[in-house]
Amino acid sequence: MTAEDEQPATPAENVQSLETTALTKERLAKYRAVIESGGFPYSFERTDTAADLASRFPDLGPGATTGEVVTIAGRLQTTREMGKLIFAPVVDGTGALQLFVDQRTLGDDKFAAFRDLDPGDWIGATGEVIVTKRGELSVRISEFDLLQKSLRPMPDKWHGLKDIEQRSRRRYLDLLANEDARNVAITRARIVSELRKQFEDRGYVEVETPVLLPQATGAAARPFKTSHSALDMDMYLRIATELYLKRLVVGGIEKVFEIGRIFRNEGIDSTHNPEFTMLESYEAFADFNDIMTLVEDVVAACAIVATGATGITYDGRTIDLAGPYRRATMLELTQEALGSDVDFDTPIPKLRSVAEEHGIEVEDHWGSGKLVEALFDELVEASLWEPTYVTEHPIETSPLARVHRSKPHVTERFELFIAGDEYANAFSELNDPFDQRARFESQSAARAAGDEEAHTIDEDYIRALEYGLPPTGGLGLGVDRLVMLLTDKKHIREVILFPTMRAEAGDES
RNA sequence: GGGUCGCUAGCUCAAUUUGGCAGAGCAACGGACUCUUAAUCCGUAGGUUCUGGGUUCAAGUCCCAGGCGACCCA
Repeated sequence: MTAEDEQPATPAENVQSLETTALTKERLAKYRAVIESGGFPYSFERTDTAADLASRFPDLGPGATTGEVVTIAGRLQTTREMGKLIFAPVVDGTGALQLFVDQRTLGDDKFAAFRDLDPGDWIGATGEVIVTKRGELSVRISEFDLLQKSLRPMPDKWHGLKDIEQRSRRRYLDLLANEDARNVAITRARIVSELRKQFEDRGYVEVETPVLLPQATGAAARPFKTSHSALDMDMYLRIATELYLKRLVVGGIEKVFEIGRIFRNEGIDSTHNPEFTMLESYEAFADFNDIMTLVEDVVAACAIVATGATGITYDGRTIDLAGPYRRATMLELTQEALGSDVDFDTPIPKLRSVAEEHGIEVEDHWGSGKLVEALFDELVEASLWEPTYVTEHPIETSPLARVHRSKPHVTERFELFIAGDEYANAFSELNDPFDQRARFESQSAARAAGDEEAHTIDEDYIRALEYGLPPTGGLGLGVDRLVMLLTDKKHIREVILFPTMRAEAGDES
């Protein structure tokens, strides 16, 4: 870390607040006593986890003893004291296990020391595996060590931590207090692992393309801008991995994918975080029909990993994620919703007035394709509950997709909608360098006309196409959205461990 | 950007309707209890009611401005 970007250090302030708060003063005193008498251990050897013991001793009756001595470690929860006997649950990474702490076994001094522990302390303990009279698997301890003191009080043991902002800012407390938060984190990991497995099993090669770029290309979005000091140049964080992955197909990696962090400089709401995770894949010799089959298989596999079945519940309603999914063109869905026969040949003034009738704020530079898509967004999108492939997007709004083999105006593209939200976007990739240049140029014109999100021209990408991109089917899949769907979460913040947040008051500068 | 709601003890929340001593549970502290499971029981302590103005004998409560957050809409 260099001097100029050094964060302000405030350890003194922290200690001060611990010293002045009644709830933490005593913990701090106990902490200092340990430091003065030799400090905390650097490591600890346990023989078993909570889950180990639960599976090793599944069927013991009340009052059973085993003669088996084990050592476990974890975070102490709130204890239940019964005079010369204490019941003390300890939580480790696998679950909870009860310590049976009785004065006769532990001895007077150690028993008194145990009573000095606080909820949240990390401890290690050794003793015999027993079952209490009430049938709870426990360890009757003969030794224990304080591994690290917890200086701050734990969240409410029953209500947990509810405030969504605190849960996001202090995710460690959310994870400590709320089992659901842990489950979501674990399920997310399983889903990502399954995605990787699905693509690897199909022969796709996983790669990493640059995050830091001289130019952000491959999607319609405003990028984050930064700068490189040594090169003395502006740089941008990527808004897609698309054009780099297709360069790799040009280079002969016929099946390629990346699960990567994407950055878009836009607002934050229940489905948007400025940094999010997208899976993009490209397969030579495939078209958008092949990708539809791929997506159905992959989504269904993830559903099984996350929930055990392809029939899931989201927001109180059921969804069947087993393929094949319904397919319908953007135009027919829009016509159906409108109850009229507008199409891409409808004169622009007419389309514009239809759009305005539906409350859409039309911009001057919009052509018929953008107008139809805006009507679709407004009238259809939110109503698509069951998985639906919306196909044949207009050329105007799909600058990287190949023109439909048999229809003018539209591309070989689809988006997957589930529960009213978009989950995937895919197309037969545009591989004609001349057409690609023309598309970039019309994007450039839109940008000049005021569309800040229009694509910029990537000259080197066109050069790559000139060397030859085979017919290719490509996919972008929103990983956060998929995790939300499969964990029944309505807010993207619930599935991202550390979502983007405003600097906390008093934390900035 | 607009609208609605919220901000009270470490945590979860009352008290706001109708202005009148700022409360409970958990956590903490002291005590009782050798089979608890949100243990129970007795006792103690804990507050810049988001901030700043205003009205009033009196403001957590009413008014104005601001901050932060949640939800809905654009």
